[in-house]
Amino acid sequence: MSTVQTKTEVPDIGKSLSRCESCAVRHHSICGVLSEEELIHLNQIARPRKLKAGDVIVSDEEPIDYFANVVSGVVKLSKFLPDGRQQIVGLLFPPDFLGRAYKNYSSNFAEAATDVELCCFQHDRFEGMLKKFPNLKQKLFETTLNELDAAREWMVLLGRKTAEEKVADLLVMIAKRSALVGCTNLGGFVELPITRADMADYLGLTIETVSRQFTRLKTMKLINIIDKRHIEIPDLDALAQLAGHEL
Amino acid sequence: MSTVQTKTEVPDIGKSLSRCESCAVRHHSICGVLSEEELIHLNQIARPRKLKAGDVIVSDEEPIDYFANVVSGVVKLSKFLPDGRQQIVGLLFPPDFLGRAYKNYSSNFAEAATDVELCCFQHDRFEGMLKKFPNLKQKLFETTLNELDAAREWMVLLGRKTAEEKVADLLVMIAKRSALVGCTNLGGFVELPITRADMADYLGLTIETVSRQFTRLKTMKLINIIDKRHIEIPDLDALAQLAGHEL
DNA sequence: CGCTTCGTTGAAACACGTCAATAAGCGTGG
DNA sequence: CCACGCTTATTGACGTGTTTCAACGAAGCG
Repeated sequence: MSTVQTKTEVPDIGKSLSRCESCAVRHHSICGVLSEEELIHLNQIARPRKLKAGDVIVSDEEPIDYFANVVSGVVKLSKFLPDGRQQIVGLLFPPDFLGRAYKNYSSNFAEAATDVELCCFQHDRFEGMLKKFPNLKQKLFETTLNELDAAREWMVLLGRKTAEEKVADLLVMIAKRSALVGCTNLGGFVELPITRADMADYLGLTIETVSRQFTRLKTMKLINIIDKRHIEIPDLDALAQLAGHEL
Repeated sequence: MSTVQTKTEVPDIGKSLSRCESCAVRHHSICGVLSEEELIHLNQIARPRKLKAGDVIVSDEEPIDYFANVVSGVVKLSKFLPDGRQQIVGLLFPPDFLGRAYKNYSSNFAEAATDVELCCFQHDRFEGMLKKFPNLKQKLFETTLNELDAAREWMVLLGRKTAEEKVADLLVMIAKRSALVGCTNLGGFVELPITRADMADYLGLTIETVSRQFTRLKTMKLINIIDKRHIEIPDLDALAQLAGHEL
């Protein structure tokens, strides 16, 4: 990403894959289904973008400029009530996809939870790609179905789980997602990419309750708190069971 | 639906549209995007099915036999925690679509909330249709995206709304969906297709709390309770505003 | 006419929220 | 370097919205 920052409109075709070849999520993102040939086309409309924690990506109820792959960092999708109450409805880790096809405005507020690297595709051009490459569209469809499953799983958490179960579940989720990215090995140290406030907004709790559950899990020896942004999970299965997962 | 109950494998092509032509949801379900010609093919794999309230349609974590359009009645999709706690993650009204493509087992428990009429499509054959008819697939994709939006909207309700707002929101939702089906006109009498227990499981509350909020909304003159299954909403906008909708 | 299901209502318990104080970390500027 | 302000997180005391437990009534059904 860092080597190619130019904004020349038509990159040299011969070198046009260089950006993707070095991409951290080349084989795991939606790009994974594309042949080298197809990837050249997508690469031509791809633009890297770096964001700092807190930067707004797309605002609520506003026209969508672009779709994007999350290359590094974490993006939060949230919704608001008129009086300001907030609910995070999705956390995007690499190599997740950001965007809502077939709609010209966004239904969520998207914000960088950490420093973030995106690989952006201009809206209309990307939808053109969807028309041209059926397997890309198919992949996006299946991705959407998985997101729907995940959202419904989260509904169970929000509606029926206790604060303790909620926090445990979130930590398990973060541990597993981090392990996928490769930052961490399972069962070891886990970096918490989001603040307590974000956790609260994701779990439908307050900051204070989240904090209390942290110390509670600590006294139960289910986690060790290294510092504000790092914990250790000695037994992931035990934590998962507490979170209400089967087995 | 009631006229054709035969199970002959290959219906007379010349008459094969008779079932769809009289279908209540022909133009509003996913079938709406199909030409008459395409519809003939789909019709050949369609089988009507009637269910009584409480009947199980597909069990959790079990192979999926079929997809279906909801023709009449209401279907509930729910999930369970190991100890039996339940969360309803979706209510399907006509002309909603039931099923999860590209996965051979169901992630939800589907049950008839009322007496239900379905129009069923055998699993493999329907996925074959998706391959053959791109516009059907496109329609299903967009349907899925809308479901995802709706699920995330519901996450806000589950995580951040009060019991009062939750019940108000549910009633507004039911009123609007019922109006679409045509059973009711907006602002008038509304039939409640589900029990208090189902409402509780949909809202992440207990039966008692739901009941208390009903009487609360009644004293606030926002609803009139006709009987257990019927209410009147004198001012839908007022109720919607209480539920936390903008404007 | 019992039996069961469904809904309402009350009293008490409790999980979580609210309010408030404190501490740690961090960048900025004198 | 320390002082200062700001943000983030923890902890305690207290308040409250929702759950729990229990009793009761109404409707449907064999």
